[in-house]
Amino acid sequence: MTQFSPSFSEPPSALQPGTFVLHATDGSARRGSLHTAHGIVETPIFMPVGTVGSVKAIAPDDLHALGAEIILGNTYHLFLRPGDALVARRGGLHSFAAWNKPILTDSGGYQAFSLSALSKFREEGVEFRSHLDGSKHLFTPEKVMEIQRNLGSDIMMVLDECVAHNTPYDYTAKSIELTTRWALRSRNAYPRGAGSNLLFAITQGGFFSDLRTASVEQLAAHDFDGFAIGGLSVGEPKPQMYELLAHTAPLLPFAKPRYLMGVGTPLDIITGISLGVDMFDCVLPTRNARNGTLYTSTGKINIKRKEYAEDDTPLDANCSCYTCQTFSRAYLRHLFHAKEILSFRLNSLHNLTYFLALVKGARAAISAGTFAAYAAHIQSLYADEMP
RNA sequence: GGUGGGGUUCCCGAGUGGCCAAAGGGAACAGACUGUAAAUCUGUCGUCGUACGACUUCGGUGGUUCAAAUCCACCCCCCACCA
Repeated sequence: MTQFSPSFSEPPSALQPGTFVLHATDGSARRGSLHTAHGIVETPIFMPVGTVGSVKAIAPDDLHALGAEIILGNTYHLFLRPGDALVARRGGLHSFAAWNKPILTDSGGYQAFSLSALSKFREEGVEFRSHLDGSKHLFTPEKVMEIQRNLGSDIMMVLDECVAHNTPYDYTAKSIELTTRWALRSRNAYPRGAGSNLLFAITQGGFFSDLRTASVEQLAAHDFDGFAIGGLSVGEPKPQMYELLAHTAPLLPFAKPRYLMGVGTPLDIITGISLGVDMFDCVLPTRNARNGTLYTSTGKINIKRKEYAEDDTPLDANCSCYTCQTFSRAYLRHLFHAKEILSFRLNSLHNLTYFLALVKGARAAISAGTFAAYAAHIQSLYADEMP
């Protein structure tokens, strides 16, 4: 563990938005604080995903109770419905959604990828058809900055091109150049000092380590508030993902927050933290909650299973969430099978609690210099997922 | 008592001579899910076998036929309407 000087590690309660304070390191793992206009994000952090301005099945009071520090919103989805201008007229997404803590907005680059049948990349931007009504739209890097500012995002992401895992070298090589040009256009459209919103660049490079390096080198030279690793966990084998992550994470600027986009499982998050990643987001805890997969201190379980039909024990005896403090596995299984809405809420509440406790534990371990032991423990719970 | 309709694999329900172990849906059982087009999707779902396959099944019994869930006879049960 490396302890930084007190004057550096104990800042005043509110520093300039964008300030990232590193408190400690333990191996490559880092313990930090990212200052934003809506509060401080303690890292490493997991960010629940609230694509359309809502963390599915979970209200802000629950999020506060869970200890969520920052959530995601999505540019593409909120632009199409209800529209960023409408949100702006309501004072921005914080006011509209009654969430007063930080919000990170994704740029829509991922939607262009996942809805690729409806989208087309060109130099100017990405043209796509709405999945809602088929209407045609053009997202330029500049347009995406404008939308995110209208939303009042604390952390804006640049528009990027995310490539699929089987994308050939030549295409990927051209793609990172485009992503870099777009990132610089984004920075130009929103120069530092123009507002309190932070701006993160997204590194790409597909599944070629030299292109990953090149992408980082192209972007790291520029003035962004943080750097993300994009385009991982898009269907590639896990060993390949870990290999690229291990290659890329150390290349990112040391003094800036590092964000691994869209990742991941508890094992992925612990692996990312051990490699020096500070921020994570993933739909897994909420989506899996709705589909019956729940994470516990002894591993993950599928609450649908018959073996829980008469199991009167709590979902996780070591969990302090409302769900675990109040209900039995038998009841949770019943709610799932009965397709009760409450099932979504209780399961989501629990899984988010688990993911947030996971990173909270990591923060404490890094500060205490015991991260390796912590990581080993988590890895033992998910040994079957180890590459 | 009369007339008409009907009884299909756990449930609903299609099937009216061979391409039928029998569509489809549900339930059940299992699995997947990674910057959320996900309250979604996939698999299994008569028995035995990994499989090729074998065997048992469509209210009951008997019959016609090379072949019957499907045709015929009788019987049992259900529903509707009329007396």
